[in-house]
Amino acid sequence: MKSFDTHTLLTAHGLRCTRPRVKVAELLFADGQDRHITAEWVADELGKMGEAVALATVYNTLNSFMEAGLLAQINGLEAGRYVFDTNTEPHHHFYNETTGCLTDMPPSALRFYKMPEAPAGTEIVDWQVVVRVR
Amino acid sequence: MKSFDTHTLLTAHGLRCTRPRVKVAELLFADGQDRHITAEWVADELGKMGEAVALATVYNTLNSFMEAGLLAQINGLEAGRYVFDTNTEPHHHFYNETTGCLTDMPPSALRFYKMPEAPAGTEIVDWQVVVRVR
DNA sequence: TATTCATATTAGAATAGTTCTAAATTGTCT
DNA sequence: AGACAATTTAGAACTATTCTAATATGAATA
Repeated sequence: MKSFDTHTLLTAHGLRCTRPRVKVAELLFADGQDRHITAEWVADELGKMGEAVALATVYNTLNSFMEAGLLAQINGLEAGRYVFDTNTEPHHHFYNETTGCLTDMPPSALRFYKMPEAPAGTEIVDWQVVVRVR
Repeated sequence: MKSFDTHTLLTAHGLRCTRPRVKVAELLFADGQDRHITAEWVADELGKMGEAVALATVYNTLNSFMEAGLLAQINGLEAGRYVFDTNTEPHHHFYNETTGCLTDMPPSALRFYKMPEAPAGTEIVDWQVVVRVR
């Protein structure tokens, strides 16, 4: 039944069910846990599982998932790295510069007194806080 | 007198006064204006001024300036790009994803109700908000 | 079920921004 | 001026990501 669930998840988000997408979706969403992931990690995991998918395809897949709203991108880490979050609810992170470890911030840790207003002619598409610790 | 000012600025921050550093400091700090800059932009400007400095040196210089506290790094933009800010006071930015334009957020635009607390064993070294607009 | 065709996959090349290397140069301290 | 550590430099190397273009594959249709 697992593959059925993945199938409906993908089609419900307007994504064709290809083998790579199904495998990536199973890896990321099957257990319902929140994850911070990179393309490299996904490719490695699938490789270990004997379900190798080309790295370029993993990138395509993660970008498709993001556009479809299945993943969120985490900005503000090291330049040159894309990290995705399976938790697409707005929330914030601590980033340990020494260990590279990324953890969710408890929702209560940060609350805004006043929301920022976008400059004229633009609208806010995303914002998130990365608090860098050491 | 300008070069004297730059000289004292550099030495006051523990930096040896080399030609590249003096030129970069003049470009960035002479007029007291706030700037968002990249290594490429600095190298181009110096080139136009007939004071060419190797790109690798510009990177070295900007990183030295940052460690010395003369510049701040802006995180949270496109992965793969380092942007520095001559305004080292804590403040936040709007980032226009379409135009690439980066603007300071008026201080009043965003206020925190509660500051986040670092995870045990770590201390906060930096945090900033990048609000992405379109 | 066979056909069709837009969409997706893939390997490998290309790209972009940044850092590294190692040799030559240059500040600064005596 | 002499000495030496720090800095500069050109170009190579590196890394993460995207592109290319040929091949394969879902899924809609007949």
